Amino acid sequence: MPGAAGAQAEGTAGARRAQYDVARLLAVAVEVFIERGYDGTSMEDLARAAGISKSSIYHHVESKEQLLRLALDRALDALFAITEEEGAEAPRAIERLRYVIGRVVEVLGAELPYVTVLLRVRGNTETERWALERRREFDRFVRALVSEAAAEGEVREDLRPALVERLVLGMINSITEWYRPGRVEMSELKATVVAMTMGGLGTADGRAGVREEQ
Amino acid sequence: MPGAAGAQAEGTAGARRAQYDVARLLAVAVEVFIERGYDGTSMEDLARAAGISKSSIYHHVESKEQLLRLALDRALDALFAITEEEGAEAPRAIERLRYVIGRVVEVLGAELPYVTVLLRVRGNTETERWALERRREFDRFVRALVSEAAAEGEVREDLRPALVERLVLGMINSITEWYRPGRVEMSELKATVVAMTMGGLGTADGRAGVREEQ
DNA sequence: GTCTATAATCAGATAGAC
DNA sequence: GTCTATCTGATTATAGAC
Repeated sequence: MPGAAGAQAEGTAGARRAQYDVARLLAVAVEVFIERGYDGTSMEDLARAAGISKSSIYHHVESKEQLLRLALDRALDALFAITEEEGAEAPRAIERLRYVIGRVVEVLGAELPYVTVLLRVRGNTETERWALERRREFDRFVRALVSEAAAEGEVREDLRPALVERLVLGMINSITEWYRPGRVEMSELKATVVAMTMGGLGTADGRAGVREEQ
Repeated sequence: MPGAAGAQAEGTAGARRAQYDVARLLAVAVEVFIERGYDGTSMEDLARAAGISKSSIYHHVESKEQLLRLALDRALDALFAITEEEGAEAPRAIERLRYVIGRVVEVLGAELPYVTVLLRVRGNTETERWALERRREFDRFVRALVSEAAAEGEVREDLRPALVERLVLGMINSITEWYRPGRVEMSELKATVVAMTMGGLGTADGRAGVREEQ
């Protein structure tokens, strides 16, 4: 690449390529992390995907790990924001749970690449362990909702709340494995997840705490 | 071939260290792959975990990738075996689906480390892409069951079979993220997954195609 | 079946010019 | 803001002795 890539003469109204800032670089990096795995991604891979040199990346971020940290932050902030929303304050726990389940699906779709990276973190580094701990905190928030709903008699009593929480979030999280915006409507996906988690896939309906919304 | 890994460590009463064969080495390797990720695992890591030197590993296997291939083979063989079992031949599709869902949970528990490695494969190498393709074949088998059950009127008609298949398998697969034998009874886990996927977590029951087993 | 030593390559990161 | 060139250390794999 003899110089051509870096030839950003600006000021003109021509089709000049946008230069990188951290956010743009992060967006590219996250796609590569997803495709090749974080450990399987070399700085050379990132440079190639971004169309700049390795050392240019170091102009924007301190390390590969910082890119990971930025991605995890964004995903976790989006998830925790749900806990502050109005719908998470409904009077009945089963309604709060239904709301949160639907919103987690939506956030997952809206922040797909960042959440995908979050869900693949295994705890190799300090950064990853910190992200895992914040994730567990969110899991506990959902588990509390299930427990409260159970205490209010809205959950089959042969189902342990901790298991229900893990399986429901597991179902939702698995969406990152295949969902691509446009191929499935988010509204249908959300409705299906809510229907399956709240009412199962059986043909009968009219279950306690279940309104057919959307 | 369950338990084949523990074939050593008997015979003489002496405290001699069991030497390695491929199966034992694979069992160790798979644990490290899970802990650190396949790409994040160096041959040095494997050697340390196995308590032998790097070059001794090369005595047993040709490469790190071969260890991965052996792990993936074992997991996939266990899953496909389900499709040949009697229960997968029940007259009604909803019953076959219920049987397969329960069995996949059980196989996942019985072959936990190998299935865990399988589910984390991303397609970086030819070996991984081959494993992904076999996995998709199994997914299609489950999807066909859902479609048949829908055709027999046993699935809520507002739920698309392809989405149901993905979400159900996603829920089951997520179990590898937290399940450890002994901490939760497999029978309870299986019953919970079957109950949630077939009937949801609502308090009402008596849904079509649902018997309360276990 | 295991070891030490080492080859060959590739990784993350830095220096300094333009 | 980007580049080329390079450092340093880690990684996969091999050679050959015991």
